[in-house]
Amino acid sequence: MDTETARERLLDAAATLFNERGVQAVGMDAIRGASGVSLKRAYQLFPSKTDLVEAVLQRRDLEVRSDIAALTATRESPAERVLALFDHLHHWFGQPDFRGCVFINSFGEMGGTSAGVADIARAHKEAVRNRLGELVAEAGGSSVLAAQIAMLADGAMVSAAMTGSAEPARQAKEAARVLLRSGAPGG
Amino acid sequence: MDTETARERLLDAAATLFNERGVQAVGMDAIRGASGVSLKRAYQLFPSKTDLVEAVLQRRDLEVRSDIAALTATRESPAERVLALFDHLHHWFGQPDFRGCVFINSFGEMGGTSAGVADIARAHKEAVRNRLGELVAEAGGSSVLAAQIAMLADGAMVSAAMTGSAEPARQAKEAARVLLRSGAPGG
DNA sequence: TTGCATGGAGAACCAGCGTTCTCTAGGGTA
DNA sequence: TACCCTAGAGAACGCTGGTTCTCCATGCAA
Repeated sequence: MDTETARERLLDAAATLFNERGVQAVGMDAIRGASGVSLKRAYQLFPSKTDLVEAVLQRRDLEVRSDIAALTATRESPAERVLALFDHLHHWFGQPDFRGCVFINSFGEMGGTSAGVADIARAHKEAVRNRLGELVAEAGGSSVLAAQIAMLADGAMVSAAMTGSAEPARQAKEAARVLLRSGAPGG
Repeated sequence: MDTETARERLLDAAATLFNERGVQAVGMDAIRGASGVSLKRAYQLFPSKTDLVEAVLQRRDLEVRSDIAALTATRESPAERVLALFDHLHHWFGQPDFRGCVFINSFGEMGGTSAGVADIARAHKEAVRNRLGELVAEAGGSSVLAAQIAMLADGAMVSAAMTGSAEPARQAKEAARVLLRSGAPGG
């Protein structure tokens, strides 16, 4: 197995297990079992579990941002581009393994003890909020409106994770539509 | 030290430490140190750490619900009663030890491995949403509107915890006001 | 074939945790 | 004073986790 493959398998296995059980409840041995990569190799690629955790979060950050880029590329009006994010959330919430946002979850679990995790989670939410700010601005809305819509999205993730339903995405989308209409004259 | 005092001290110490560091990162020994209650006594009152964790969450559930009751008793119009919740959030977010909602945090940490924690967190959010539903109904709004406002509140908690700012409460309040105006003709 | 580098399986090591046990001190009672 | 009950301090126990080490199999070079 080549280095890049081992790396990917470790990140995939760790991401899946962290999503299911949280970070601290997952041992390196479980990651070895799920990935098929030996502990020796794993520690060559990621010198500590902390490095692996942070790499999982960094990779997920890139994935989410690229999903947003792909999504918004296909819509015509600025407001539609913003609202399309909630369609994406709806699809995500419907996945059988959906258990919430890994940044919200790991910040809640380790934000108080791990500055690295806290920083990555904070930076991710900020990056998403900034991108949303651009989209909202194109629709004629302010950065406060973008922050409000971001809160709707985060709240929908929490609610969907807890209830096991995808419905919060639809409700949040309608709320975002109202806010856009009210706060973004051009939308 | 009498039994009730020991119980309160344990719950206080555990709640503080869980808030700071998460649940799993806090050992029973740290709770003993912070509470001044010996391990022997602690295990007489709470037969396992799981029982203590659940008791902390249950107590916090009652506290939040009674805060909501107290808050809403002092406002006149139904819409003001709903919006007052966000003033309360703003005050809470400004506390130096604020680190987010313990139900969101512990659900993220242990929702996948502890059915007890998941159930309590879910029940708490549902109870708050139901109470909010009554308030919103008095303002002429639907239960969907209540769910949307609840998502704003949860999103504000997440955002405030991550950024360390109380501002999300104000922004969420303004968004809730817009939604109420738009969806609750009488508000 | 011999020597050597690589890498995997799994044991080993050390620390931390939940839980229980031991030992001792104190205080009330006969 | 002698006895007994309670309760606390802290050690002990068993387990798990992160990390490292040992041992062995494999494959390649000379």
